[in-house]
Amino acid sequence: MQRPATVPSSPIRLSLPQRRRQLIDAARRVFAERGFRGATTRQIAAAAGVTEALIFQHFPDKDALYAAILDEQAGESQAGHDRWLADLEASRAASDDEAVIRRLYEGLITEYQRDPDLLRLMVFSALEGHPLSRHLHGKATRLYRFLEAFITDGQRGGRFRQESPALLARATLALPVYYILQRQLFKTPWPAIDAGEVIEGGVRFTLAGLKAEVPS
Amino acid sequence: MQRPATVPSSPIRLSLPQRRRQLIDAARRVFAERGFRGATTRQIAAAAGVTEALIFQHFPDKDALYAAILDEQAGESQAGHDRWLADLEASRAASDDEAVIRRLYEGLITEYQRDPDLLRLMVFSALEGHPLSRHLHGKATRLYRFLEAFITDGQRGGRFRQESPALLARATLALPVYYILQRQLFKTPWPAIDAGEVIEGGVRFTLAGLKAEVPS
DNA sequence: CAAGTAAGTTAGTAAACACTTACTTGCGAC
DNA sequence: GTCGCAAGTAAGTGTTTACTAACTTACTTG
Repeated sequence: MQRPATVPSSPIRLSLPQRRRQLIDAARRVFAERGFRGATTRQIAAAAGVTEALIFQHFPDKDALYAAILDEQAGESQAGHDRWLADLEASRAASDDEAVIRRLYEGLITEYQRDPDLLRLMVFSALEGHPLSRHLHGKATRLYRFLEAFITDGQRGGRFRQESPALLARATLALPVYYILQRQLFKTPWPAIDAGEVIEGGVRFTLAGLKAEVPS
Repeated sequence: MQRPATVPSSPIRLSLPQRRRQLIDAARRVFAERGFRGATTRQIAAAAGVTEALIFQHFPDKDALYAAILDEQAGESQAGHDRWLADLEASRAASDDEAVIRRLYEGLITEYQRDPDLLRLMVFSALEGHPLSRHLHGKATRLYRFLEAFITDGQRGGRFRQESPALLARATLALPVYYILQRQLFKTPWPAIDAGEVIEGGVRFTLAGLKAEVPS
């Protein structure tokens, strides 16, 4: 006796908020992998283990699903970002230059390493002109303001070289951003240099680049 | 008396190589703007001012059109890249550290500023997993090999700090790459810092980061 | 100037796309 | 238990996609 050909295996039923959360998570992965245009509602449904129609019972259209991801991102990460900036501000108030740079690097690198989809989501968003990149833009602006104040401070105290603070701020941010991009976007497999090493060596490099030459 | 409703205005006829070149140019712009998946053959045809069908008389399919762009890119830019690396090698042979870094920065920034589509093409390629990014990868590998040799040199000569050459090479490349990305991808409109300034200030910053502290 | 051919177009095709309608099924309240 | 409803699906809709087949027009060569 054979088992019946069709084992309908009744679908898993979730409560509205549970399913919504699951759909957002699945969509986030697929959007990160293929971009907004490249991701199809069929793929998202498959990733969530449901049929396409269910997506449209939770979200009016594909744009709304993307917007929901954006909202979660904005709300959820804002708190962490604020705490991070406060932390940096504290190290600056204590005039601990090395701590400022180290926490800056640690914060950036660990955030993007904890959430591997984040960078792809951001870069796709920038390329496709979707508003998620505006969110990144807002965070970057606040970070720049902090860094320029930090550098101007150091210059007034005679610890940092006289050079455009805008430039030095960029130079300071460049290394961790470049490391993340290379690691997660371009996936260059080679000279395997791990995050801790980049942070330690990067801090030394950056401080040397910022420091004023001691008068002899 | 009205003019006839249909003014067929016979289509412009080009020779095969001319049309092929024009199609590649149009496709390059559209692929850079929307990515491979995002660009439609209709848009490319419109950008070239022809009908879709003509595209498929020159290229068997959309992938072949993309591959043609890749080939042109590889062949065309390889010569310039070789000359650039030879130039860097000459400055290194002359033990002119500052010239090495300056030419490195000038070369990178001017290449991507002369061809604004290049970066978007590369980044889309990396995100979508198309082989154009492998080409970038090859160029980057050669550049890294040069930079690590350059840095090891400086370390043996006592001019550069004792630190992992792989790390210092990354730190050196980070600033110009970051500048280009910020400028062309994320389009941050603000502190308008022009290329010349980044090169000048960046060279000073990077040299300071590389230099060994003079023993007192 | 006719004939052959290269360059382009028109008008399709099937598949994939975002999204809809109408139906089925499981679960909690009484 | 059964009734009401929320959760889910099956089977579509029209549109857009990459790509094709068959036709038309202009240039060239004898």
